[in-house]
Amino acid sequence: MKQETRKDEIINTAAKLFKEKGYSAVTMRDLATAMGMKAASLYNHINSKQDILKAIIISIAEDFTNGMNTIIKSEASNISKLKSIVDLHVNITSNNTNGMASLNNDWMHLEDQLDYYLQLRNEYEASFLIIIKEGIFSSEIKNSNPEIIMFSMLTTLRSLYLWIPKKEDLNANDLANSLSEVLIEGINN
Amino acid sequence: MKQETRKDEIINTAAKLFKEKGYSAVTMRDLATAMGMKAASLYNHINSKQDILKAIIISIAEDFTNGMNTIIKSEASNISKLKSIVDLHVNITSNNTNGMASLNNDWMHLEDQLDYYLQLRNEYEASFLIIIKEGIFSSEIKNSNPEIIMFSMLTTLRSLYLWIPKKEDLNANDLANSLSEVLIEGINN
DNA sequence: TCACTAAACTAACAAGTGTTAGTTTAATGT
DNA sequence: ACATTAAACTAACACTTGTTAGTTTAGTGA
Repeated sequence: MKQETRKDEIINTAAKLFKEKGYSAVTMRDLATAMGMKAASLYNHINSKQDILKAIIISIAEDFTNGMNTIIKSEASNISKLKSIVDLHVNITSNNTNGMASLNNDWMHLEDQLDYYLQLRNEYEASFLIIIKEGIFSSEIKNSNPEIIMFSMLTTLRSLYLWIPKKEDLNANDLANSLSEVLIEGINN
Repeated sequence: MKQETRKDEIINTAAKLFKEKGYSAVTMRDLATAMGMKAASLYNHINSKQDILKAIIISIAEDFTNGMNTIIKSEASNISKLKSIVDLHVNITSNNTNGMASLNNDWMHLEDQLDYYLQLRNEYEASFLIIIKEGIFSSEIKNSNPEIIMFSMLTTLRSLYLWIPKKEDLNANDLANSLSEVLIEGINN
């Protein structure tokens, strides 16, 4: 863990405010007040409001891409790859719930980096879908509509940022296990 | 179906824009341009930007409350109540995907009606949880963490607005059935 | 024909927006 | 003691925001 710089503090504070009200509704003066300084002072540390959003979203998106690449290259079964995806989401989200909110809700306000973000997201979903389809082909997974399966899993995983902060008693591993169970085995007795 | 008034057109157009960029990022001038008029002219039909948001969100929230009240009063099994909840979400979302986006993403920008909205939401989630807990008690549902089950189902259902517009080939009934299957039976073979 | 009305318009407002320029302050290393 | 630097400040900018006031236009019913 490197020492948190003033810039990091600003980005983390911004992520928290963006989570509460969204990127567009948070002003540089709001952010400055939360940091205990004046708006103009922020610019000693960051280049623009847009740069803050970029810093928050792109690094997380790249974490997902790297994680998915490792999973898809592994030799595990497709079901266990899905469990690894659940772990990946739980871990990344646990480490940065506020940033995950921006990634989910404010990606469309990216400017220069919007195309890059969308490319990462499309590739991620394509990999996810491949794993599901191969799992169906090998009879590990029920022969349902693969896109419905992905949609159902992915939306749950993408919403973890809303839920993890409410459950501080539950550690990341326990949550990932329970969630895998529900998502994969269903709830019917 | 009543004739769509000019006010309705404005609200529907606003919902579409809010879905794309969020409430805060859409200006009255954006909305006016999309309507083919000047911003000031909007005020012949609506009272304020905030009133548009209120009109979009509150009516949908009340639809959910009414639907849930009907379900919870019924004599059906708990599993079939859950299926009815899936139907409820699929139906409401199919009829108003744009509005659902605002309900999901912009509820925090409600002003006067924020407390009322939160009350409706809390009651809805409480009812949902009761059904799951009774289902566990009667052994219809696996003895997993009821909140994880609700979280998983509800986040999937809340995200339907993103997904339904991409799948116009799939009708509401088929989607509801497939989704119930995946959510309730799981995906493991 | 005339009054009424729905629905658009132009012009303007006060407040708030992100950002820049230039300055001050306090701590650090030589 | 002095130069340097990080990090705050004040003041201001050009522009955008939601909204209001008053006016014009075109269609409707008496």
